[in-house]
Amino acid sequence: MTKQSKLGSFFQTNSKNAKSKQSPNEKELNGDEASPKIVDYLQLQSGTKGEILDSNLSSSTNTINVKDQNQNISDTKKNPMIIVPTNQTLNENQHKRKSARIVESDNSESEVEDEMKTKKIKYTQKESCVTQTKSPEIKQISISAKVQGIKDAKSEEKDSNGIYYSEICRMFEQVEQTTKRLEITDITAKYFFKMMSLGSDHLTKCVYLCVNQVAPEYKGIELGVGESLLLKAIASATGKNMTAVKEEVEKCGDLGLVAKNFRTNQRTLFPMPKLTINKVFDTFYEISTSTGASSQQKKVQKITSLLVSGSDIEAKFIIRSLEGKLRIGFAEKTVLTALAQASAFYHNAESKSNPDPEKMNKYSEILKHVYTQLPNYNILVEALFTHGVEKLPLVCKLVPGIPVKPMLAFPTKSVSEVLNRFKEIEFTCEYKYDGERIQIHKCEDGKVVSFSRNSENSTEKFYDILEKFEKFTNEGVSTFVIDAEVVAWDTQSQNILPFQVLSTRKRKDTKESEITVQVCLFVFDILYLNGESMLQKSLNDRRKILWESFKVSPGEFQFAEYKNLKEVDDIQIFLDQSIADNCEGLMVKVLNGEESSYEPSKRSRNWLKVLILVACIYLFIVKKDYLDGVGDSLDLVVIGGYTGKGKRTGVYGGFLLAVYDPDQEEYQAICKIGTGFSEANLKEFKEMFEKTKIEIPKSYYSFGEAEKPDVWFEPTQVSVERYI
DNA sequence: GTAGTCAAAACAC
DNA sequence: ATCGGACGAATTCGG
DNA sequence: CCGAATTCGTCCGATGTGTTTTGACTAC
Repeated sequence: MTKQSKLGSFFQTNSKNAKSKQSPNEKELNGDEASPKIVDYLQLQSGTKGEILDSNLSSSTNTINVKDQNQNISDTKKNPMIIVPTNQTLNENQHKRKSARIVESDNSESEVEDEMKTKKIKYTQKESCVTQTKSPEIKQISISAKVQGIKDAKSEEKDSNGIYYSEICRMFEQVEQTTKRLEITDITAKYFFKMMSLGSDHLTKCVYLCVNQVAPEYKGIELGVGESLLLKAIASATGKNMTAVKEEVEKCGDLGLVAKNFRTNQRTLFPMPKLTINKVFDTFYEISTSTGASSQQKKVQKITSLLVSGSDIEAKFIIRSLEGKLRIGFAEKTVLTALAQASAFYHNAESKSNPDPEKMNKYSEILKHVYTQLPNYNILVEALFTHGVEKLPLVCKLVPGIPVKPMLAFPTKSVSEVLNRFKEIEFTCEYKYDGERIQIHKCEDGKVVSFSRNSENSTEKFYDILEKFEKFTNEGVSTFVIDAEVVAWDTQSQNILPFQVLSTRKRKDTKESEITVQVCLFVFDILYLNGESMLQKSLNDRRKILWESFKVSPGEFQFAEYKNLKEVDDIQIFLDQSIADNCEGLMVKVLNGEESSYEPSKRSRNWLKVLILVACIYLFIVKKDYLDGVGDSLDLVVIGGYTGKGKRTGVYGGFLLAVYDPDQEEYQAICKIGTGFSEANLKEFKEMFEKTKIEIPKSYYSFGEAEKPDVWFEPTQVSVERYI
């Protein structure tokens, strides 16, 4: 038996033994390590191609990326363990900058959105009715429902500026109380229903507040507010000094709670006007759009004034919103589901007390589906009012110029796992290129634009390649949306360069003369062609259409390498080949039939990615000889910890690992680790490291200022009980 | 004021 | 990016 | 055959490295 397979069986045995007693194997291993210093083992396994990965390792590995500050990139894949001193290199381009904002043409969007841009829209009953445009029949229903709603709303908290912010906070609080998804959806849906009676403007703003946005993602409007500014704002709003605030943050693990706690017992001399949804949303928008000198100061002022005007609860959610995470258990998907339900109530399609779950499900699916193709709440909410959920897909369709949420792949760790999932199904294997996902649109007006994986506009970053699209498109292709990976390309050797090279490309203010990194597109899918959506077609058909519509231009525009394979061995060979060609591994996709359609934003099992493990840390109790000589390995120690945030309050959220450098006789910080731990692990670590806590770092610790942990430890080798 | 440096934020993975 | 936890739905198990 | 147990899929929120952008600050 090889050592590798021993390792595999070790894991396999244990992972089957859920909650039960220790397996004999583990017991034996445990017993040998009775010394107070528990032996641990951290193994870095590199470049393993399959064998070891077949054996149920997934639940017990912690993946890390080892720092590679020497830019010794080409070696990274094969030898990830290059340890170099941490020295900051100065970016020589840092002084060359200008403030420029991406200006987009807004031709395809509704008036409402333009109105919102003026920021000063105030809700009036008249306006809300005027916004109704099409379909007289529905219009009437809407208006009458609205009038009804307005009557109701009078009894609610509301002034001429709209509904109070405190009400949405109460909803948030309710949601926070429970973890039940159905309940959360219900609470949110009822709230949205209530807001619908106040018009689409209001509802839109409520929705945005729920998902922590101020505008669609592709508009590139960012808050420009992070933890640091929030700390300042909290300090200034509550009159505490920064150290007090920071201490409280460590204790609470949540900035919002800090704001709330400090806000309590604080009274202003004069009663402030109560915050409204409009006021809060508009302020967020103003914060997002302010740039330039002393803009940060202005932002802090605005946040401060919001905090002062709001109650303690309101302060909590204002801060969390600005942090970009409400952390109350709902996010985009749940909000969409709730919105669909609210709309169903609103159009009297479903009775509120006794909704048909199946229908509700259907509505929610519709709305989610529409959103993935048109991720713009302004348009969506407006259309929901006018047309209702059921007709939504007819009105809101994929449009070039607005990004589609890209389809994602399910991660797997071996070829056998892939075959297991795709037993009788026809599938295809594609190279997975080591680059950046890019969605390229050619709009009606002939402009070519691109979007990143997260629907950010990346046109400026890749304008050089986008300009050449005339060359790549065949005749008769007017509009399209294609899905591709953009990679750094070495024009000399005609080779693919690693991701790290690509990431050094400028994102803004790109000038032709300054482009140092050339890129090549590897296109693998088409979502839209000449006014027609391709999403429903099978992958086989889409691929055929793709190849017919574009032409290859080596080093600029190529199709992703693919093979339709069936045998394990063939796939393994193809996988190895992909690695040899500087790729990350393979994408395996269903080729034909319904399951092969393009499902935006889904991490579907119909697309699998097979990755090569770069580095893996296995933490467990084991005799060392078991692993001696297995691959490249490295002994690491934990030298510090970071206080956990949110649900990791009270335990360490992450740890700083170091490696012993015999030359310098010091422990050199090498990386941080923060995922892969179960809650039990974290609890155990907390207790364990409590004993080895030290006030100041040892003189023989070497680390960068940025990675300075909150708490220092003795150099401790770790062990992890496995609770699988 | 300008140039250089730093720290925070935003985004890729 | 990766990962673990909580739900809820789907599926299998066991009497 | 039905209820209980188990597995599967989805969503959410913890956390990682490394890069550019940009406002703030500092030294002249």
